[in-house]
Amino acid sequence: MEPLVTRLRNREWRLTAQRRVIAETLAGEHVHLTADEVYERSRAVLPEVSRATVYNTLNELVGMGELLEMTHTDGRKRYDPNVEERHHHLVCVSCGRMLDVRADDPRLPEDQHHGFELLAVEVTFRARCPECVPAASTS
Amino acid sequence: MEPLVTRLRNREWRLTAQRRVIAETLAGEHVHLTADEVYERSRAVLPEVSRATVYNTLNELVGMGELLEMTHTDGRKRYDPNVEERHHHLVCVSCGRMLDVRADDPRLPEDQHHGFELLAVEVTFRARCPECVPAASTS
DNA sequence: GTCCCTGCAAACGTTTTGCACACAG
DNA sequence: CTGTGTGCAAAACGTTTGCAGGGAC
Repeated sequence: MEPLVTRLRNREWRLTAQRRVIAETLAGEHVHLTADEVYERSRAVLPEVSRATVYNTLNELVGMGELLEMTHTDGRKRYDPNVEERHHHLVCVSCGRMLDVRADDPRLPEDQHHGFELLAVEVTFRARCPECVPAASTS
Repeated sequence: MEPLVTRLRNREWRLTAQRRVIAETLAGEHVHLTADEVYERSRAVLPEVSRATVYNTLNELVGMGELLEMTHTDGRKRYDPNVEERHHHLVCVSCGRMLDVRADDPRLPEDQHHGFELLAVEVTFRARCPECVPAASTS
């Protein structure tokens, strides 16, 4: 697949310095960044980037399908370039600890597609971590 | 399984009128309520319930594993009693439209459990809905 | 030159918190 | 009676928006 920046240019996307920096931040090897982390990293490269632009750009990229928005248990949105190796999540419902895990992607049966064009699948396993299990033994 | 209120009493949970109403609201047949919806419904039954208490109670129930917190794409948290029929979600990355779908749950391989006690699995299929597909044909 | 993107700061909606009072145990 | 849960209102948090100026095409 072509690099992200190239794909964006081909979509007739106005390529500004800020947008390029944001896109390049996401194209890195990071796994799932919050909007604010993207903001900090982008600003480290190009100081004249505003928080608003980061949010706007992230939303556009998600709408284009070039980026996955994965809203995690912790309430804040996290973003993931959709080209990376797939991974899923295991989170403790009690303390919020989160681990990356590997598991097979579930398949969506053909009769459940509803005409949608599938892009990706996100899986979150809810669980109680070893430290939190003892506390729950009141049954 | 015993009713939710009974399970809570057995956990030495201080059972107040407000908490009972909140728990009963959730025990209903609803699928995924926001905190505010829980607040409205609880207040319809017992007017002297405050928003803060709803939030506190929901957080406690999630920590206990009696309730699943599922943060959807729309940013706000939604809550789901973990006893209901499982269903998954199909979300349009462009317009946010969300449908419930049925699909097999993915299995988490034994060597990926990390000592966690599994409670549930949440699956979100990211896609582009029929109305949003045409707009994206700029490649 | 035009239109879209940008930065700033203020607005927004949701969730959390501090405090004094009230009630379950 | 004691300790914990409650209501209220204000704060915190992440995100969005309105507006005037600036830069990509």
